[in-house]
Amino acid sequence: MGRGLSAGAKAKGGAAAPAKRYILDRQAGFILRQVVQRHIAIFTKRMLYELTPTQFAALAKLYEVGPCSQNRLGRLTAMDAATIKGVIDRLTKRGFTEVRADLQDARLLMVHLTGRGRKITAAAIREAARITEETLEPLSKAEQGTLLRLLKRMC
Amino acid sequence: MGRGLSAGAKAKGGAAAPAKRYILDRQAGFILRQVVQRHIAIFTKRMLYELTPTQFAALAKLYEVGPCSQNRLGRLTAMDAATIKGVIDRLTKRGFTEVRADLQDARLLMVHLTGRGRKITAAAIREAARITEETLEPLSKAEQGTLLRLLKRMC
DNA sequence: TCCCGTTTGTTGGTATACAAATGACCTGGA
DNA sequence: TCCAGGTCATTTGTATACCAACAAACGGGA
Repeated sequence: MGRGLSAGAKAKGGAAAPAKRYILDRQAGFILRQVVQRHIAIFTKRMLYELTPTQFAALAKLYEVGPCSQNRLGRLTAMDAATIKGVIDRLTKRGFTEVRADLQDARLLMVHLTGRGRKITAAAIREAARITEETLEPLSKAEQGTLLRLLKRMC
Repeated sequence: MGRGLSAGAKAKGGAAAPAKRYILDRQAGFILRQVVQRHIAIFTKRMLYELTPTQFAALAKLYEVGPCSQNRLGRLTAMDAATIKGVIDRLTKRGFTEVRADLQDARLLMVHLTGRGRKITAAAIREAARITEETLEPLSKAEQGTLLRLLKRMC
């Protein structure tokens, strides 16, 4: 049994379905995963205050929309309830966010930026813009536009 | 303090740098993360044998290149040593892979597909091709080509 | 032959990610 | 008013992902 014998290898019959060879490195999902890995590596290397991409997303969105319930913030940043909870717990422990109960709806946990949180987020956003640039650097400006437009349609 | 006051909001001074507003939902990294999320959701829903994307990547690559040391397999599938170890441990526990020592080099842990592993991988690969299709479905064939070409350059 | 830098695999720790189960709470309709 | 269905937050469990530290083994050069 030949090692690495893959689909389409036995061409003896001739009449059977050709069954194109499956090459992992050409699959959209696999390539996407690697592009994200590279982006995260760039992000981790350059971002201030040791913020992770998800932590930064939560801060940036809070900065953008103001105080917000924890679950809603999760929806706005594409994290499920369990994930956003961990993120906010860590940000709160570091003093960047604060949580308090909502008076109208006792279910809600409202998340706020602290003064320090607002300040570091403003700086982080400036750095994030440069990180986006470095991520897209291999492409021309026109290609960057094309890529973002196509990706947007795949969300 | 106005909630959600973001960069560029205070236009009173007039002379200061305009500082374009940072919108999370337009950032490459954030969009990429969501596209990957959608792909993984499609993958999880459709893939056979409850294989995760990473488990499938390891199997498909083994199928493609034949027996392989654990670390090298990790490199071929874009996982670091710690990650690939966990993946192979789980695949071995399920009887899809087998590991054995290399006689020439005592450091190497050679990973093999089992007979059952080879069989289920062949089926999984057929499904994976359809999963790639569904992932790219929002785009035309030409756009799919463009997207993959641009992404490839960003790895 | 011995030593030193490298590679390989393992472990521990932290941080996403998501499914599923749970309890508290809200709201619309009978 | 009361209740059924929904939302919100939490917890548990599993699976990536990566860093740092480590021991064993390899290989080339002194």
